[in-house]
Amino acid sequence: MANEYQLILDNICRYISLTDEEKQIFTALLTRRSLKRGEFLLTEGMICRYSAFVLSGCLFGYSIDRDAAEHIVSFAPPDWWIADMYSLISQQPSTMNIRAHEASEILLLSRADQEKLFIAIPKFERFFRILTEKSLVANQQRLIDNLSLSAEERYKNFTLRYPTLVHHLPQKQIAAYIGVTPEFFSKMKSKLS
Amino acid sequence: MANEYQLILDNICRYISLTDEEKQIFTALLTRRSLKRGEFLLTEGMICRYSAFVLSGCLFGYSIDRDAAEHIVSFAPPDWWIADMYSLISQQPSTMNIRAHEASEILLLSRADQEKLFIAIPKFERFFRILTEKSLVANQQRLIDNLSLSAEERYKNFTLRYPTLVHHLPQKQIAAYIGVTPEFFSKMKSKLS
DNA sequence: CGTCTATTTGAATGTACTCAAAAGCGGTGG
DNA sequence: CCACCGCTTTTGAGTACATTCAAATAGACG
Repeated sequence: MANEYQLILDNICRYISLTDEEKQIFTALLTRRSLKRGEFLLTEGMICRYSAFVLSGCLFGYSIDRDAAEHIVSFAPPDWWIADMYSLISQQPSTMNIRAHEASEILLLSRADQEKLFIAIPKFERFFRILTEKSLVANQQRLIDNLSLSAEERYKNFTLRYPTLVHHLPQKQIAAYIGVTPEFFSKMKSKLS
Repeated sequence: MANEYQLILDNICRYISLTDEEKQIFTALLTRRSLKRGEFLLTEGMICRYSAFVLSGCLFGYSIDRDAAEHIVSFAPPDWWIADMYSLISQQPSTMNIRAHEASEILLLSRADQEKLFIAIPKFERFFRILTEKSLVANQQRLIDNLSLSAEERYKNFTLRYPTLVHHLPQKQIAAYIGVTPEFFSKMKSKLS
């Protein structure tokens, strides 16, 4: 098994076990792709046909509201999956954008191949069920945090959850994740020191 | 097949098809339970061992923050599933409460039986994957709405998404769902007419 | 090196919250 | 079936957290 698949296979084998043959069937479905800094994987209006797994770099998914403000739905550092789930499962035009924050290497699995995989190797259905359950839990917690915590506390949470990202991302994006304006974020940060 | 299972079987068969035998295996795992108005199905600190499917009445899941404010994570009218996903999948103490808003009839499926079902009839793994995917999408949209819409717009969204609930729920709970105080909600409503 | 974007800072504003008190309403028990 | 009690809703005044707009500064990339 080539090492370029090591990361994704380890990711999957945290929840299910695979034979070498199954690993081969799976990796044969993957397409590797490089993204330049700032390059889009998905733009609003496109139909999302792939789940992406990040090997290196960092992607993020965000939507733009009517006031042109960006709201970040998820960050995807290495070893994370990202997609616009709404568009992926409904095959309707996406309301999100997915973009590389820096030069990144990703593996793509098309929804069509994923569906085939579910039939061929039902364990993958299990894997993605578990993955989705975990996303849902994280998302619900984030929703509660947004409803009950102050911007300052949400920022502290963020630094705990994504310690690496804090130093690599522009402040603007952290602000867009925790749900404040860049101006307010700047003031908040200076007050904290 | 007894009609008391009609609703849940129809719910499931929207995404997978089942033979009569599979239906029987599944329904044999369900426990029926009645809840009185205001009764708790789950309280903070308990471990969530069941997914609940609502036959009649209405449940809701909510968490209480340090200022004793309630935040509603989900409503479950008839034909909906509800559980504390975090506690259910991690088997850690719950941070949520689940409660009946009015007298309700529910069917319970234990996590242990659910796991067995996934092995015995892999189609159920598919069903719950799809269900979880849909919850995730709804949750992400709600998060974005909370970040980008005013309280007034979130309320309008709510009335469109849950037209029935609007008239059956106390305002306090709608306020706790859209993320405003009951006082502000009241002022907002009077301003809208 | 120059340009473009991100960050900082300040002043004015607004949306939503807190606290308090009165009014309304519904469920429960007598 | 009515009356009471407790909870929900309303209303008002004062406040706070976060936004908007504007302008200056700093930083990053080509």
